[in-house]
Amino acid sequence: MKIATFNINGIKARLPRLLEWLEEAAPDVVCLQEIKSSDETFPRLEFETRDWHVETHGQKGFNGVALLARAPIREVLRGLPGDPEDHQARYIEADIGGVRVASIYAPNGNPAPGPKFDYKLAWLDRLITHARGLLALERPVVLAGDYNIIPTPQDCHDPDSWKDDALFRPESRAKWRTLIYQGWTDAIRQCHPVGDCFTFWDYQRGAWQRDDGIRIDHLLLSPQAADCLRAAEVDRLVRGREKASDHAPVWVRLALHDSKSGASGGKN
DNA sequence: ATGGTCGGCTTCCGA
Repeated sequence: MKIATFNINGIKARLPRLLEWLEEAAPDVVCLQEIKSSDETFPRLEFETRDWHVETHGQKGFNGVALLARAPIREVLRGLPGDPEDHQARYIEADIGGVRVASIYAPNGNPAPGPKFDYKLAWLDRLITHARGLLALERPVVLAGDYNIIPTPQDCHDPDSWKDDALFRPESRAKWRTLIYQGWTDAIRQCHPVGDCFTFWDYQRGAWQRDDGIRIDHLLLSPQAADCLRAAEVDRLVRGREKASDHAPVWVRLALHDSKSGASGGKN
């Protein structure tokens, strides 16, 4: 099973590029972030007519996440638990072919310090709490998305320039480490212990041309999913195309070995 | 020191 995450930065502007990448990359599951669309205006027919199952958790103009899958999508959870007052659409989770999959769009948090940074840290605390419960299921789980965290200096071209940024602040990286110490496997680093593996290049200042990137899109695997990990890659060439998102797709391939890996369904 | 680029929505905000 090939599971991908892709911050598309607007479904309306990215639809042709997304459809093109779906054809060539042939993932089984796609976690989308920043659809910047409500559920009502998301072009779900464009996907359903191409044999994708679609579930969205949208918001007009900003944020918004979605799941695309070849197999049926069941037991959908919309919104990150833990704060009934938080109405930002940043989390959707579901059962797909025996795997619990989440599409995550963590807050950016700039400027730091400030209320946006406080919201980011509180949101990550809620993610940490929810993730602990998912580990307790002892099932294959994949938490995929834009975490807006640069985990280590190795994960950016110029650490000095990110020193005071919410994506690289010690508080943000500490939240990341809390997740890792819970028992999640960072799939890209598992398969690529050294090297850049950037997933985002700013539109400004010729960041792509200078390869001034950062690694902020991650797939975290539960132990039961990590046991099945066969490959993890960044489709970085997608970033260099016309009308590209500022993020590249990232994916893992899992060799699921039990009967629950089939698409035949049923509750898990 | 500053400006630079996108997307969505509306004359600006978020990234």
